[in-house]
Amino acid sequence: MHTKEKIKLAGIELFSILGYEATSMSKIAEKVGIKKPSLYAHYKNKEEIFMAVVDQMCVDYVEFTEASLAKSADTEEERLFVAFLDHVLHFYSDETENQFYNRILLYPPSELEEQLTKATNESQERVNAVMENAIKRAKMSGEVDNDLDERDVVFTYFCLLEGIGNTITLYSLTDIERNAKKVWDIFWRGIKKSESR
Amino acid sequence: MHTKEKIKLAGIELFSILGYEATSMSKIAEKVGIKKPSLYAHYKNKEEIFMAVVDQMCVDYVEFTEASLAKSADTEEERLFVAFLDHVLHFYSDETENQFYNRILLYPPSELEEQLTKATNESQERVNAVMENAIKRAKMSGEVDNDLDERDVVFTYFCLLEGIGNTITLYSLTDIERNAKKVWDIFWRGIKKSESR
DNA sequence: GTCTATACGGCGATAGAC
DNA sequence: GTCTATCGCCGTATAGAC
Repeated sequence: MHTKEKIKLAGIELFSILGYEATSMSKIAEKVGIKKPSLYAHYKNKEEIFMAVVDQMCVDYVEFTEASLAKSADTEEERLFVAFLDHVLHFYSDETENQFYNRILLYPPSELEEQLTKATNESQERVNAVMENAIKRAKMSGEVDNDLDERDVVFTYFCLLEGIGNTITLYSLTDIERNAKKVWDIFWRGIKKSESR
Repeated sequence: MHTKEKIKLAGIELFSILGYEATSMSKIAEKVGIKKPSLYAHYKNKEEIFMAVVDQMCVDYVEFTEASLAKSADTEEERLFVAFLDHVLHFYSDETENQFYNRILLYPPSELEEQLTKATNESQERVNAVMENAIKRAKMSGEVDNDLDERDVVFTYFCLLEGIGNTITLYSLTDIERNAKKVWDIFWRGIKKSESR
């Protein structure tokens, strides 16, 4: 692998765990296995490494969401639940990657805030659109209540997802799966078309 | 007000917005209106200021949750919703204070992690207990489904709350209130005792 | 491209006068 | 308790040899 790529990967890991300020050029260099000044042969400065990581994460995030929803399923509920659980388990298995995305969105280094929102807005909107379409399909199939606005459903969906995401460091894998299932049950009961109509 | 108290207040604001690493002793001193070395007459070092802020925030958090649930209400749903909305609006009005709590829990400075979890665990557990009791009462009054475990309900409740909390910087006050109401409607529908039984 | 050496600034923290 | 002066360290970043 090219050094430039290695630097990006080291950046993903370190920025995710330590945050922007606590990640130093020395630590990145050490992880790559080169000396600090060599980094500057590939990236202009620390910000440029960081933004390269951000762009990569945005692409991955959209692709992951689309792939989760594209899996075959018998019902729309099953499709949505599989995507939900996929997402939660992805938090767990690929912890650093997802910590990064949440962390930079919530607490961006103040001097990069503007640049960051520009980079992440687009992917956020694409993910929202993908999810809203999935809910629309579930409404058409008669599984989800037609009276609900899909934007509200998607908003609630992501609140739950992020809320669970905030807890992954506190639980074991089996507990997380259990929690996700319990949360989903309440959520689904809250949006499904009631049988008595 | 005593200087020691002023330093703590400056710390709340700066640590919340900038995080631990990006908040420097110089910035704290500047906000207080004294020179950097004077800080050391009141606190041993930066960590001690930070932990003083943490302890204060923990106390406030428990008190706030208890006070929200203690408000008079005609039904348990109303009581729970008022507490939910209170919490969300508190995120908005007292943004820095709540950013602090979420931020340090999610992304603690690694060298203080152990100390921090010890300090926050107690208040977390107390808040959980308070909420679980509230759900138990709502089950006894026949408003919430008895088949649900109150721990799962509370877990879902906090996922939603934190999820909304993550969005407060993105919306206006009216949008936030609207979102909170929409999220609550789905949640309540997911946990309420169904009428057809 | 990678290295050694180094510049310069800001950090947390201390010494000691007032 | 607050100040000025200063320490040692580590941060980002650059110069220039190989």
